[in-house]
Amino acid sequence: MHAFPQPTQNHLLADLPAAEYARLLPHLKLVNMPLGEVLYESGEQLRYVYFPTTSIVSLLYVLENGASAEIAIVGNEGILGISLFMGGETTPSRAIVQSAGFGFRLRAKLLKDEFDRAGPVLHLLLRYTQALITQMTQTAVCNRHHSVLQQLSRWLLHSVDRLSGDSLAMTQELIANMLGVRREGVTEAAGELQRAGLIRYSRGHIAALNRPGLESMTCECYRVVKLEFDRLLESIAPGDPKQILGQSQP
Amino acid sequence: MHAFPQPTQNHLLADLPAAEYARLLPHLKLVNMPLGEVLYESGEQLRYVYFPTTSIVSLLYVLENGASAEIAIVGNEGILGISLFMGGETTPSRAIVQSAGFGFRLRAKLLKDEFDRAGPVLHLLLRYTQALITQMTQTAVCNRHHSVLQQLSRWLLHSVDRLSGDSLAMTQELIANMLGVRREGVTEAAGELQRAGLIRYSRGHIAALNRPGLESMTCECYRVVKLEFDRLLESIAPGDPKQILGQSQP
DNA sequence: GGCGGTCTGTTCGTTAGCGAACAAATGGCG
DNA sequence: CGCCATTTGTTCGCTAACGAACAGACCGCC
Repeated sequence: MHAFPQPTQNHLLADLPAAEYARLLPHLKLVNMPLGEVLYESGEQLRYVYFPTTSIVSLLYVLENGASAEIAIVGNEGILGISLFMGGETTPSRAIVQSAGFGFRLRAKLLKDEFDRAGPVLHLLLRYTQALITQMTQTAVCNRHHSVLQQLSRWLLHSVDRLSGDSLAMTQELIANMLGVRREGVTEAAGELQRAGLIRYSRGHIAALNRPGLESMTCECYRVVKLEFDRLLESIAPGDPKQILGQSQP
Repeated sequence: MHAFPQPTQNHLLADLPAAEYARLLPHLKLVNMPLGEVLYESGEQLRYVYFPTTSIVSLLYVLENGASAEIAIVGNEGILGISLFMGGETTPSRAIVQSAGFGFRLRAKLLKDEFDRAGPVLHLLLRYTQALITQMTQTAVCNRHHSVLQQLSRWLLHSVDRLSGDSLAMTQELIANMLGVRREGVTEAAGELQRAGLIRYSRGHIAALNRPGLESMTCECYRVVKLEFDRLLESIAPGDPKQILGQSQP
């Protein structure tokens, strides 16, 4: 079903100009990313950056009492380790593999050097970072104002957008950890979505059956984030056919 | 009580190397920032960036139904308009003056040019942006897990940190808008803080009487954000006595 | 000095989500 | 094939926050 993993399955890498891609390619190492693997721990120095291709990674803040809250989702549209080029070297959050798959990693120093050339790589990474910021802020908004059902729908859509298929392997317990809600709350919401025929799941496997239907259940937050990714990273919007919005206006 | 406003009251400007500061100084225009003024509207092209000195500005997301949620607070430690140099030109949020005061503004193009020199200004702005990201993500966490009382305490501390004094002019109604909660919830929480002797307020004026006490009421979120600002922007930590790490020590 | 509008305080019923406890189903593995 | 750990379903009381409605307090202004 899946072709052998290629770096260009990651949309940021695919969007690099040829020269930059050629420079980085020899140093990109294919890595397997099993479910639950922790790529970065809060406060830890980054040694590598990661470009997921068929995996999804969550940025998670873990509270002192052990509870957690997801801050953002990173998949084949993005990169893990932005604090490297932002200058902070680390962040107070954890990066944990949410859906097993492959990715490519690159030594931190190499990315930093490329960034410091202040060329197209810098601008691409900063545009991605701004899109990520929108995802984060919309998470804050959603946490404040929307129901578990809406948040679950949003989360599912964002997740499947960042994969090739329409299904992913996650227990309700894990989803609850991501959203920072109770497992029972997820069970209830997921049951409702299933009864409505929008999803199907069993023992750790969830499939989105009806995306438009899911979109109608979710809040504006999903749309805002999706539009912002599309706008900022046009050709590399996850799951979207390439639409060129370039220099010319209608 | 207040000296005539100086650009160096803004900690980012104060932290610029002499050459860069000298280049920008002639173009910095002192502006009055009255309560409620909207600096940027969601989706709007930025014409200026702003460096607050004695004002505080909130980044607010306004929902389709009119409700709102604060995403971050920017004061004398920061800059408004990061999407300019991040490359997106705009964001889906609104910037609104939360506490009246002064600031300096700069034409967007000039900042962009300075940023594109890829020198110290770029690195300083990116470090600030990372600190801002932490503020945003911690807002998401706090919205998910903490009580109105804790959030109000956190909000007050962050606000007074970004001003010179210990008091600010805000009605409970406005604070409720910022936090995205009911006004009654703020009244109740504020009453509790006042009975505990930690704050004093009346008709739109709030004073923090006991910061350590407030810190003990709030959640880890306040501390995480403050530490991250200190770490990333050492000498320009808001509210801290200025410590010169540069040319000369006391 | 009193009037009116703004701001704060309080109440009451309602609701979403929590925490705990337990039951049922399912699938992998011996 | 059957057992058992994992996953999902359901229940019950509880609490924080909501929404609406209204009362009181305070300030500025005429």
